[in-house]
Amino acid sequence: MEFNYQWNLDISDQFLSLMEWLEDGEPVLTPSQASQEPLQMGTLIQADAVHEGPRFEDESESGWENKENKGRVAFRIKSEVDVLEDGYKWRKYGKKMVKTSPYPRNYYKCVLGGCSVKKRVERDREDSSYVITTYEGIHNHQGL
DNA sequence: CGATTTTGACCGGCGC
DNA sequence: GCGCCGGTCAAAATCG
Repeated sequence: MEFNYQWNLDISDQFLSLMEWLEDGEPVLTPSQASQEPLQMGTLIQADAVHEGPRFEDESESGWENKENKGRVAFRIKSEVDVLEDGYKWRKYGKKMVKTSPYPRNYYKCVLGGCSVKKRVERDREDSSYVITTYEGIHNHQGL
């Protein structure tokens, strides 16, 4: 599995795409579709939504190599705000300082009963203008 | 006053 | 076994 798409959308659309991608196992938007369709703006976030994702997160030194699909996917996005609006409701359940980064990592869980999807949010350790959001698991429900 | 956040405690895996 | 490290729990504080 290779994912080297260049996304250039409004951020909320990226997340909506990601959600569907997680459920279907395949990206919903092809790169060509993504580049032309002026998808509707979702909520609040205005940022340069350019990144190279999604990729599978690897915890090794190299950091961002592709890996087997474990329902885990990470986005690295340039944004001033830490938590991006992705259409789901989350409850924060932890915060941790990580050895390798001067910035804290926050832990969230999907709030709907029975749904055990989690996400982590942290800042890029070498360029703090980027936010890394990692999703883990698959929603057992639709949409919001 | 219920829901959510905060924050240190707690726990499990791993390397020594 | 022990301590480090990352992840989670839960009680208290805070929010709406």
